[in-house]
Amino acid sequence: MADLQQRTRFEPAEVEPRILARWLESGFVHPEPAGTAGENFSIAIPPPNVTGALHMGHALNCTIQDALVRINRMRGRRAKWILGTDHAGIATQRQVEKLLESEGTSRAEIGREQFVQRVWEWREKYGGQIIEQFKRLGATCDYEDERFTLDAQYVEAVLKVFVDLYEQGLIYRDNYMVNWDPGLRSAISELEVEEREGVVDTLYSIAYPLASGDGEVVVATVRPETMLADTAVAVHPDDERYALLVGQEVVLPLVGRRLPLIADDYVKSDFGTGALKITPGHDPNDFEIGRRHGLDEIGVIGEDGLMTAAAGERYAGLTALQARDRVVADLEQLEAIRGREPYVHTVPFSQRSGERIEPLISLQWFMRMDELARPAIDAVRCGHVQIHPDSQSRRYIDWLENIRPWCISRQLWWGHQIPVWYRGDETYVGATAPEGEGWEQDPDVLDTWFSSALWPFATLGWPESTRELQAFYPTDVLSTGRDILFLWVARMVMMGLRFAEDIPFHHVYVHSIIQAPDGRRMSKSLGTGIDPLALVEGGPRPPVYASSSRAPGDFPAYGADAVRFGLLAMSSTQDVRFSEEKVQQGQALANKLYNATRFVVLRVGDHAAAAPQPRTVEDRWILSRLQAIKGDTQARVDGFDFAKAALGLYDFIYGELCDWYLEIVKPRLAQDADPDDRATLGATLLHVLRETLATAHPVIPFVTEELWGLLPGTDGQLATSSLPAPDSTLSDPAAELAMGRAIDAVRQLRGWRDFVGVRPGAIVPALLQAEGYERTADRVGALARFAFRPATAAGADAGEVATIGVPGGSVAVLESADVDVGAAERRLQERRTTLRKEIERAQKKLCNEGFVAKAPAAVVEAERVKLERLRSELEAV
RNA sequence: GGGCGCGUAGCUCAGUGGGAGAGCGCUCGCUUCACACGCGAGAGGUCGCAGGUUCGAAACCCGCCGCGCCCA
Repeated sequence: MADLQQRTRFEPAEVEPRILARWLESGFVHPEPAGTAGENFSIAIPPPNVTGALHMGHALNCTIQDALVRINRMRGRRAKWILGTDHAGIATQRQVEKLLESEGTSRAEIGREQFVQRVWEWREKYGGQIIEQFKRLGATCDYEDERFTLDAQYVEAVLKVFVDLYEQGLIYRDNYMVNWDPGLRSAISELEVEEREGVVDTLYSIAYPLASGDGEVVVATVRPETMLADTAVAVHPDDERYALLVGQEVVLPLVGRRLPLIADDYVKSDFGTGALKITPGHDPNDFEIGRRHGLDEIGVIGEDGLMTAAAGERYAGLTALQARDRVVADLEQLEAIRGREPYVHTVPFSQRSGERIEPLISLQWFMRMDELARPAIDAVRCGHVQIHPDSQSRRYIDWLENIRPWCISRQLWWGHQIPVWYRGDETYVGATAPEGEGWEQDPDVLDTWFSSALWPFATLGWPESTRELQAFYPTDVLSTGRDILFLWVARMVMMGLRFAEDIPFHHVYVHSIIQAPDGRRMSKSLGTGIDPLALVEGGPRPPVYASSSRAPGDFPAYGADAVRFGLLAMSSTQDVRFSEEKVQQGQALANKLYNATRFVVLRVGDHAAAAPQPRTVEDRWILSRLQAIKGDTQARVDGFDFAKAALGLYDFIYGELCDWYLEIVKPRLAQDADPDDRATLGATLLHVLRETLATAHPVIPFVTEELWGLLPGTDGQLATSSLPAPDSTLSDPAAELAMGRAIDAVRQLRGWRDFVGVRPGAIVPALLQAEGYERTADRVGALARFAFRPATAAGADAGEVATIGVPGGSVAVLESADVDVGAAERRLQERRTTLRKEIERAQKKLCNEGFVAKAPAAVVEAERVKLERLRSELEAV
């Protein structure tokens, strides 16, 4: 932006890459590990999947974290934004499997060692592009110190935690019900399970004869094939229909096994016949019931999705679906089917493979969580870890109070292989392989969340006692979406307390989820997602983002500042819909700031030094308002109220600074104006602008950095400059009062002009007959284009053609060619009507005994003052 | 089934006891010498519905309707 004179628009596409390069070159993103975590500021980024591409959630979270990091860096704290990526077991493995498929080979064919090698190669080539995208948003992560959850040092931390927890008895191997993904042939975590609503199945009613031969019990199921694994029938303990039967046995058709009839609260009496077949081997709820009642757990569906030998010769080897058909047919033969009806319900599917989850029991590694959960609950209860908004604390605590063992093994090849070796009946657990021949390592890897749980301290070098750990742990803030509060945040608290001997962060900020304009989630497959960089640099606008004013097509290149501003302005404590208008507002703000700076720089000249040197009421006013916006913005960012921070800056810059202050002082900058005043005004303008840029920097870093460089007398980068604190000696309530009144008066006068149809350029002669304008009358006149004549004793009233009410009195309009007297009269009538109505209202209120007696005195007094004001205005007009 | 949240201007959202707000959109006016990504002025709302508490409710309480999310 060399030619300030000519360029009237801020051009982010030209400016932002240049500024970014300068930031990265200067190296401030990497703080030296010195001092204590209490003095320093740190945030650990939620590590994006190494396969990841930037989505709106990343962009929002990036902006939030960057605003926090920047504001604290400007406070002079060593600010470290811990950066890295997650190896993301399943997602990454799938990517490479797909690649192999396209090459006509497969994971099984090339073998484990080769495969893992290929994943590393893939990661080298494609991994971490998301980090480049973070840069484009202006995120000042510590790019010089990037971590990966499979770095050697990180692996060491993971293995140590596993071994320690094993030795402490918290990690164990057990047969347990897992979410089995038949497509991946692995257990998957709850996070990767998607509940699909509206799945239509057939609900079969099947008769199980009583062993006594005396009747039957009818049960309902959508999965008849699982009956082969039934080990009980359950009813509700209060269900009178079955009260006498509990304790008896039924005979399982096709199999002949005798099943006890048990009573359990879980059963809903009003569903079907009130009797529930219990299949502990293939249903999570039945599994729980089974464990409560000590039932056998039979598995008839194998990990390959085929029926096992336990299903019996007739069914073994069939797929579950084939088995279902055969079971139904066989039951029909027995005349055991009592009914079938369509049944709509919710069914778990794997997000990864898209296949229906097959709940089954398998031998897995588990982690006992109750002992770890207790201190993590206390940390939040006592406020050591504060969750914002606070409503999320309860979700966190509820979840931890009802926590279950965590299945930490995954049947994958990409990840931290479980550090357990087997030889015959022997088991060895240790960070390195045992001595001796014939040991074989457990083939499974750990759930990705196991390693993520160590993120805030493993990235800083734990288990070594490093300088980094000293300087940056615990971190200050963790910012994340609600969806991983349990899967990640809670686990980090547990692991941090257990292993790093302190909470991992003081504050957790749970940010909004940004939805598509139609309220659906943003998703590639739905066509509702947008690439944040398409907003920054221009790119496709999907159809759902079109509106009456916006055709589908391409987004203009709004720039990173606009996107950051827009995202923060949109954000809230709840989910919000994406609004392009807010991004546009950010763009407008950047442009406004640019032009305001241009104006000041071109008028003030290079020699001026920035300093607050107020001479007039408007100078005192803007300095006073500046103190307010500095304080408000800092408090809002610190309080995680990012929307108010962003919009507050907009209001100050657009409204108070540009619309009012710059407009008012324009005449004082004219060529023929008083040079002394010009000089002090220049100093004040520069001061206000500098502090405004610094205050806005954490939200819109690029434009503020660029403009900082254009201001005379600045040296160094804004990003590493100090944040200006509010100066109470510059707060001036009297100036705010006077200017507030003046602004209201200008609005009244402009509204009147418009209504009466005064020619836009015309200067209206008038008398200002109002109090409180001693210091502002000429400003009001200039902005509203009124020429206030001194009130002469005689002859003045003669020419009065209209009266306009303003705070503190009125303006008497004198006769002139530009004023349509008839319109003015209509305007006056309108105003009188409004005033009478309002007076009536106020009177009524004050006559209300209840109000006068019970409302706070200040409120009553305010009402009286208001009534007085209205009356005097009515009198004046 | 349990829990949490939401319903305010055409759209996206602020406002959480004392005269309904912002941005965008819309209408009218303005080549006002920083900015037409601009300036100025307007129109537009029975604050989901029905009760209650209160001198006073968009806000607090109860119920209903609609929408969303989480857990089961």
